[in-house]
Order: sequence, then C-alpha cells, then structure tokens
Amino acid sequence: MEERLPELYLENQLCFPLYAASKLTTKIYAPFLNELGITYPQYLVLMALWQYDKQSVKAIGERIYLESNTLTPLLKRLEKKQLINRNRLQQDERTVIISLTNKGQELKQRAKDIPHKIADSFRDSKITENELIDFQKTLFKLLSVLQDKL
Amino acid sequence: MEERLPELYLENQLCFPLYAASKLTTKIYAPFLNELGITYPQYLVLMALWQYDKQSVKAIGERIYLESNTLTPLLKRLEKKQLINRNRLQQDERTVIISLTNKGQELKQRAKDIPHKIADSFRDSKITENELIDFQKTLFKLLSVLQDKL
DNA sequence: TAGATTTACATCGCACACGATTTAATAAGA
DNA sequence: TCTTATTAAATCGTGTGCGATGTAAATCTA
Repeated sequence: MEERLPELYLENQLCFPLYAASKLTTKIYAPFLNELGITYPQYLVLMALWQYDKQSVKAIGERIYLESNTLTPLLKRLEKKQLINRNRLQQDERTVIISLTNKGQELKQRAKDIPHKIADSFRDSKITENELIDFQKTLFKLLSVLQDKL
Repeated sequence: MEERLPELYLENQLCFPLYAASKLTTKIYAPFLNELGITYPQYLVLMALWQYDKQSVKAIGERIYLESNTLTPLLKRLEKKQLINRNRLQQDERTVIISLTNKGQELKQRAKDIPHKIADSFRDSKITENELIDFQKTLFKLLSVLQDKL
C-alpha cells in the first residue's frame, strides 16, 4: 500500500532548503550579534533605522516584512535596551515614530564590519562570487513573486 | 557625523532576502496545511516520516536541522493529533523512535498534491524553470557550506 | 456633521527556535 | 568493575512569528 511520492521528498522541495538556509544563516550571525547584545530580527530593525532614521512602525514593517503584532514587543525590548525611542506623531496620534538614541546610533559603528566578516567566511568555499550574485537576483525576484501571491 | 555604510543596507545583504523569502514561502503553504490541520514545521517532520518511517528524534532532527528542544514539544503535538507514535527503543532506552499511525500514513495522500499546487502558482511568474533549478542548486551548496561553518 | 469605515498600533494565544541545563542510559577507560 | 565521559531526550527561559481581535484616532460619506 505504500506509495513512492518523490514530490514529497525534502530534497525536491524549494521551501525546505530555503527554511534551513535561513535558519543556519541566522546562526552564523548569532555570535557577532551577541557581542552587540541584540538578536537577528532586532538587527534587521536597526539596519532599517541606520539606513533611514525616524520611521513609523508600519514603515519598518514594510521593509522587513513584519507587522505590529511582532514589532511592538520587539521594539519595546529595543527601547528597554535604550537603543531606540518610541513617540506618537502629533499630526496623527495613531502613528508611532521610532528613532535611534545616541546609543543606537553608536551601535552602527560596531556593527559595520559584520557583513564583511560574514562574507570573508565564504571566501574559500565552493560558491563563487558570480554564483552568489545570480542567487541574490533570483532571491529578490522570488520575493516579489511571493509578495504578489499574498 | 552620519556615515553612509552601504554594507549595512538591507538590500545588500544575503541573509535578509533569505529570511524574508523563507517566511513568505511558509505563508504560501499555510492555507494548504491548515486544511490538514498541521503547521509548516510539522509538515517537515511528517515529510521525513513519509519518506522513511520509524526514525529516532535525533535522525529527524538531522534531516530538518532541529534539535530535541524544538522537536520534543512539536512531536508531542503530533502525537496528540494521533498522527505519530513515540516509543523508547528496547536496545537503547535513551532513544525515542517516532512512527506514523494509520492516520499519519493516510495524511500523505491528502498532502501529495500540495507541491504541485505551489509549483503551479509560479507557472506564469517572472521566474523560469531553469532559473529555479540553478537557484535550488546554489541553495543546497549554501546549505552545506553553512553546515561546515557551524 | 453624525455615523460608518479605515487605519495604526497593541494585545492575546499558540507554536516554533534555540542556548543552556538536566536527567537517564550507555559506552569507555584505568 | 568502578568511575568517568558521552549520548539522547527532555526541560526551561527568552524571543520571535503570526492569525485573530481590540482600541483609538483619522477619514470618508450620505
């Protein structure tokens, strides 16, 4: 009665290696981020703020694909660490504007070498620079297709 | 005093689109898996069991990159849904063997069309079949490199 | 302009992830 | 053999993710 269904093999899916690679990548970052006292999703929020300071929760969410149900508690943790401030906008009291504290601004300097360090660790691997560039290109295409489907 | 650090832009990272694509992919699966009453990580565990029944928790973890701290509670939930059984191995009482119940086996039939349905939804997108094949190839290379680093 | 609708954020509950530690069983070594 | 080390799961605490719902402010509409 058992039936071979190769379409259900882990290796033949796209979703599974994507899921696994994402998790492993986060683990690669962990020791560097630990030194800064932040988590990976917190790092994403801070990158959004380092690039464009003073944004609404909604704007941050659109950049990193998260909504207030995840962001609100995460932002409160960043506030408790004194890396950001949360302020209601006067013109529209519904909107909460997130801005970096001095401490949050300073963290940018300590974080700036992380991408290089990560990239270096791939230097002598089986993956070429060009391959990674193509890969990233498809990844962004995939992202936009996925977004359209949702 | 503000400094432009393009290496800290979200678009220039590899980790971020990987993280985002993984999450969006999981969302694409959600409605299909909802019909089966399971979550995405539970689906991964079941795929491992549909492919090779009767495995230890450790073996499942190696396939899907999870450890007992995540798997134990997840497996208890699958047990409560009567999709799997958990039994200690006589030869080695430390090992817990996970096996499918009849209900768990039957679910395979109901799940078998999910990959096709997902693939179909990409049919007329900007991404070609060949591009996806290359993409998956790099993804697996990336996975093995990441694994070596950890 | 009063009432309906939309919007931004917050809250709640549940299910992961994962580092760190614990417990019990087995294997290894002097 | 007795002790020590290793191994497989389980447990614990913290931090996401996310669907569903709540709340208050702003906007729209008849």
